[in-house]
Amino acid sequence: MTEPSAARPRPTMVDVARQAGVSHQTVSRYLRSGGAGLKEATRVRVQAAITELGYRPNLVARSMRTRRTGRLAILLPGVNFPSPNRVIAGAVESAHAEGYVVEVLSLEGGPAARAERMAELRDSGQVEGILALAPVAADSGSRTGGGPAVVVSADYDDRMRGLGEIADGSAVRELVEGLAGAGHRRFLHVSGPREFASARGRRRSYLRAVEEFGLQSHGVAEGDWSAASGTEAVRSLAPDSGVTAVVAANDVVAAGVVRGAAERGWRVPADLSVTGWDNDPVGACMPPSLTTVDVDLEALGARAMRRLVCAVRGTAPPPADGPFHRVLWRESTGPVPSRSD
Amino acid sequence: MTEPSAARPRPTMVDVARQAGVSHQTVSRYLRSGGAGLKEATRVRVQAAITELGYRPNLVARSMRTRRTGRLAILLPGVNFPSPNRVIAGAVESAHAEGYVVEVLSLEGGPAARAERMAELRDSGQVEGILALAPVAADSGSRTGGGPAVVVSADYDDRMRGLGEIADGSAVRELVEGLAGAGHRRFLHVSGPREFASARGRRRSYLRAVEEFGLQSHGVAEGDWSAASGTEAVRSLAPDSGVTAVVAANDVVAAGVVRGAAERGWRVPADLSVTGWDNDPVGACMPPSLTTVDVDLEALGARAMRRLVCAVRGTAPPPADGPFHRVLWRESTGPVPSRSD
DNA sequence: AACAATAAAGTGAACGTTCACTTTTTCTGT
DNA sequence: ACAGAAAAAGTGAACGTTCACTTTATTGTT
Repeated sequence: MTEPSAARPRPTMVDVARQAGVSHQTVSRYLRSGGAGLKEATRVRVQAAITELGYRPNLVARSMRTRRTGRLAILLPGVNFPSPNRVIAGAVESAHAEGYVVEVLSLEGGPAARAERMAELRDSGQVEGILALAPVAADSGSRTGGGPAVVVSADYDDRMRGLGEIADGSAVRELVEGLAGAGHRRFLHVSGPREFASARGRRRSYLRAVEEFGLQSHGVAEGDWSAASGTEAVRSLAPDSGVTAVVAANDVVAAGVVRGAAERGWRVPADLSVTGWDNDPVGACMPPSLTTVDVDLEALGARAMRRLVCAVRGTAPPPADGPFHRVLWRESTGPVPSRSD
Repeated sequence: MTEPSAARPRPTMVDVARQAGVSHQTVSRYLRSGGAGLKEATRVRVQAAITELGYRPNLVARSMRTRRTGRLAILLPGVNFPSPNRVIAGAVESAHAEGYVVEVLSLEGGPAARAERMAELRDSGQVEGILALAPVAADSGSRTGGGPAVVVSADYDDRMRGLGEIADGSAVRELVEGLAGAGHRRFLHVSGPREFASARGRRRSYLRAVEEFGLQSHGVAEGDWSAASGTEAVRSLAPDSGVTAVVAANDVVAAGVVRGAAERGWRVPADLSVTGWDNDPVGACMPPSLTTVDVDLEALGARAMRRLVCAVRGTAPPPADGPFHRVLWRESTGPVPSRSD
């Protein structure tokens, strides 16, 4: 028991050493290797002194000396963009599993400002690696001259590297193929905002698939990830458009499409097939349950983080894995309606 | 232009000082105050040296000396619990607005292990404040002897302090009141898992409201946040139960309830009214759109973080604000069906 | 029992910054 | 032109750890 003095400064390694009757370096050794190479008696004395004083090492001082912080950073775009929470969750968990702590920060301002902020972080000595989920011009793909490693994996940037899979829209091809197999010939795509690479990826895959399978596209309705944009797209469909299948940018938009169809008296899927994206839990059981694409965003984030950890440690990058996309056929899609008009 | 030597060490303040022909302290002053109190000529020389050498301060060394890191931590429960992403997003944004960087880490293991980990973090000197979204026994509510400030705000712990609002279920009372006003007399609640304080809060509010308004509860069906649990609750309802309104723990469960009702040939809301929680975007436009409670989780997170920042700075805590809950009446609720049985 | 070999512990410096002082320079008023 | 004050810049130590060496204690061998 030590007296609880008002603002007693935290004990340092030297205090512990004095208490234990050893040198500070012995304490350091004890902390570092857990007592290997120390005589049993010494080990006990040091441990006793540590518990007695309630000592805990100052990690900032350690970092200063070792230049290792055990800390990685995730760079996010500014507040205007919705953060890919599930990706972050997967990345954070993966980093923890490797013994790293993760720091989350967002990059505000224009390209120049963000580049500057990134450089500051990089040279601050505070992090060993950076996972950029925001678009930054990483002058150096991985590590440059001993600085921290950087892995860029922006969702909505054209210059994607590393983890473009977040924006991979190739599963749309599978959706279109399946619908074509069910007899559909004329399609509509309700897209997401152009500034999102994921939205662009899905749009591109849609257009390619339509062409590849020799189908017709009634066009692409510009959406904004909202249900309203899906509803509006159906509302503005000409009665004789001939569209029997709608590929929506995500489940929310798809739900809007279903609502728009109901407004016009079209049944889903009897009159119109609708697909979404994201495997939203509500979409999974609403009437009709939405055909969708399940994306394992946590796995994507975890893999990006594993890559970063490998880059930091200088080991070989992990082997490619996946796939992370899975098409789930449900009630909102069905065979093409028999021609009645 | 300096020659790009292979692994040239990062320049330090002393290097800059030498280059500018001043003392290191002058450089420090320049960096700290932006040049106030320096002669114009000196300022220019220092700035020139900095850009010439590409110098950037080592923040770890600075932290070591100043004991300030500009860094706050958010403590999350382990991977088994879904992270309250929106709360984190709000908290992170709020911290950034105050000039802090946020570090996210999860607390694994049993109570003892997490308490230990928390103590380590607290004494590591790496953070100035800790926002605990995981249950930890914070021996000291705020700051103790100059250590970092701590704000505990666990969602699923009984010993909630500070930010219990995340688990505030009082809006359920408003739901029940509204349904009672529409003539409903016999209710069912499909709850969330008991280990979540939010689930317990809603259950408690439900039971209280039923009693307060002199209504009948057919009981509480134990759910697990899943749609399946909602569907199952309806399936196992006796034909003569008399239940006309179901208060589900969240929108996913509510969607399951709607599905279960459809299975039994009950229309929503004509035969059964259903309420959810969370204002899920898909639930907002599925047929029928779900009556729900919108919770501004970002605002809750932001407020918790503001409290922490105030505690760190030793200023007065922000005034209470809110409310953060809003009932949204939509298509899934309606008047009680006229007795036909 | 004496010597070498090895294990255990100690010593002082260094990491890059800021703090607390001291010294030098510049300005002001008569 | 000079004393005094104020502004500008400099000096050395300190933050708490680990690194690179050196010294002391312990063990094994013949």
